[in-house]
Amino acid sequence: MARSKADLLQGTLDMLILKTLALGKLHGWGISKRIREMSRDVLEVNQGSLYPALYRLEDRGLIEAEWGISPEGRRAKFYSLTGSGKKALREERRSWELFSEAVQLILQTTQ
Amino acid sequence: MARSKADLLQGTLDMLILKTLALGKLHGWGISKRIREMSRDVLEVNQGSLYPALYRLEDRGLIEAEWGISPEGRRAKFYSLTGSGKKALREERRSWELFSEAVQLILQTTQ
DNA sequence: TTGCAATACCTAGATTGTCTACAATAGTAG
DNA sequence: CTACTATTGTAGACAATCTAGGTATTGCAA
Repeated sequence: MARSKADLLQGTLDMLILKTLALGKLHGWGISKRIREMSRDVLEVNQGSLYPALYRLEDRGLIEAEWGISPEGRRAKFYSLTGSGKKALREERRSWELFSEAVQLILQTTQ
Repeated sequence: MARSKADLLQGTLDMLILKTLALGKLHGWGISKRIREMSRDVLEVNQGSLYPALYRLEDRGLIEAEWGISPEGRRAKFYSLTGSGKKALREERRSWELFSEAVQLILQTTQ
């Protein structure tokens, strides 16, 4: 993942994946494409981050996987949000907003 | 550092320190107090993160230190922004804004 | 029929920043 | 003389991301 060709901020990848899956069942490759598109090419997930993150989320019971066929006709593993995944997304989002507003507060301080 | 009692997002601490110093020369302890105040108690820097970050920034030539006396009359190491520190702050800020706007874009996507 | 690009999944190991949890010193207040 | 606050500092653990590789399948162009 890149922030302007630098690195992703730790902790946001999980939330972004959860959010992407909240829009619909999707496979790994598709998630990464979707994130790139939604962010207008600003955020780029790399596979070495993506797959470990997916397993992490699956282990924590936030998403679940099943094999299927992609729109391109290839075998692909489709992930979907579980109930606790939805809850986790709400929490991570709240805490992201809290955090980024706090940063914004600091950046706007003028004296 | 805490985001809602969880962890700080990697990469923002440097920017927050630089920004704090852009408001005036300050010592480590004071920087951490200032960040807490500016963020209205949302962000909490812990010392094990703060001092290594200060040395990192000093090594990179973004800040410089000199010993002095704190308002409380104790010996303290005062840091100030260098020229390249100011430049780095502008860049980090720009890239933070790019990044957080991209995240916001994704969070706001509804289909 | 060869070669290449795109789709799709996967993993080992390095890197690095943050956290936990200490330690140490110097004043100040009680 | 004790306790507390201010202040700096360090070692080691931890965890998420990145780099850099790998495999397999499909479609298409040369």
